[in-house]
Amino acid sequence: ERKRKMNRIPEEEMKTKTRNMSVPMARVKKIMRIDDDVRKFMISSDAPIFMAQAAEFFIEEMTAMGWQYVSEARRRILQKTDIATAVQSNDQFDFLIDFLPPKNEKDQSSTS
Amino acid sequence: MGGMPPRREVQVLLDQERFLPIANVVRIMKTQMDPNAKLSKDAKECVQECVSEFISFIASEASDICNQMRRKTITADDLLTALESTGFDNFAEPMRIFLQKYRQAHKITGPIHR
Amino acid sequence: EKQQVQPQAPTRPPILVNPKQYQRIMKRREMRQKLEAEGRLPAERQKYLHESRHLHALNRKRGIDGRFDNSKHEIEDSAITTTIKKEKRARRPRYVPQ
DNA sequence: TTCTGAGCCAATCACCGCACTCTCT
DNA sequence: AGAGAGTGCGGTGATTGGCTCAGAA
Repeated sequence: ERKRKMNRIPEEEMKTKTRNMSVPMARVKKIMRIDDDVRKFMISSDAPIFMAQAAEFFIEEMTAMGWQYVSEARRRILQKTDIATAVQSNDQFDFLIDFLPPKNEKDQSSTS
Repeated sequence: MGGMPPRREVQVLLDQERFLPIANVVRIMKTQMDPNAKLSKDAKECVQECVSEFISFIASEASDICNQMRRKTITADDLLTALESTGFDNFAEPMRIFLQKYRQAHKITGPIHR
Repeated sequence: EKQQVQPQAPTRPPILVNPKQYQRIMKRREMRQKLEAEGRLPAERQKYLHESRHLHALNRKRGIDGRFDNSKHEIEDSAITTTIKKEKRARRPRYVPQ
């Protein structure tokens, strides 16, 4: 799905991708450099472009997953709880564990 | 008068340094929603914070990869590898295509100014 | 298979996370704690980002409905004209659910 | 039903992209 | 040589709040 979306991008548009990015690369690079481990390295010029695109996908993914709960409940407003539910439903988002309220849905079964 | 003004708290990170612009985040979010639907402030800010952590998370992983390879510069390939090794396999595939197209467009022809 | 992560609040039980992310999660946590110790992480969000833009918003001309004004600039005429303008702007038809 | 809180508008100015120099390998 | 950090200069879109009613509760 996303793969198709990428293949549709014409080459002409790719040359000007830098200015057409939906999130500013300069900001992406700044955020990367907050981490001291990252700051120890140089950052190649294609890294911010890559990261900006990945961040856009990430936002799309989170939102789309959250939206399904809004849709199911026939609500009109996407809320933080919908994002939190989406995050809990997919272990790709486990790294956000400290950024969302522990959504207490029923019981958390524990297995070792 | 004396000494230098005792260091201001100019060292604390401002929101505009650690987050992407909220308007950009919202614009992307709305592409995945019904056009007439609304977005709570909480949800906007939550996603804004999460995407910043995503960037730091992947970049941190990439820096480790780079360190192991004894290289000094974090490249897009390192970020791609970082995506794969942290379980974002579904991102990795389209991002590889993106990278390939980007590089090809920049190699074959010179800069196209406007 | 899944790795146990101690939550930041020590009173909650451990959480099982994606093992591919476990090490990175812990390292990022360490990084953030370091930033916090240096006092570089703000506790709360700012009310607004820039003072100048805040003031600009407050000083801008607004319609009766609170929106930023749509009309072109109006001359400050004290003698002849009372405020003829500033009528309630026609609202765009809102989405009406079924 | 009650009443919180999100969309709506567009002018300023902080910041983004780009060109350039300098350093390093 | 080539590749990235640092700097400065335009050009520009993100930032921004009061009022109203959509819609969460």
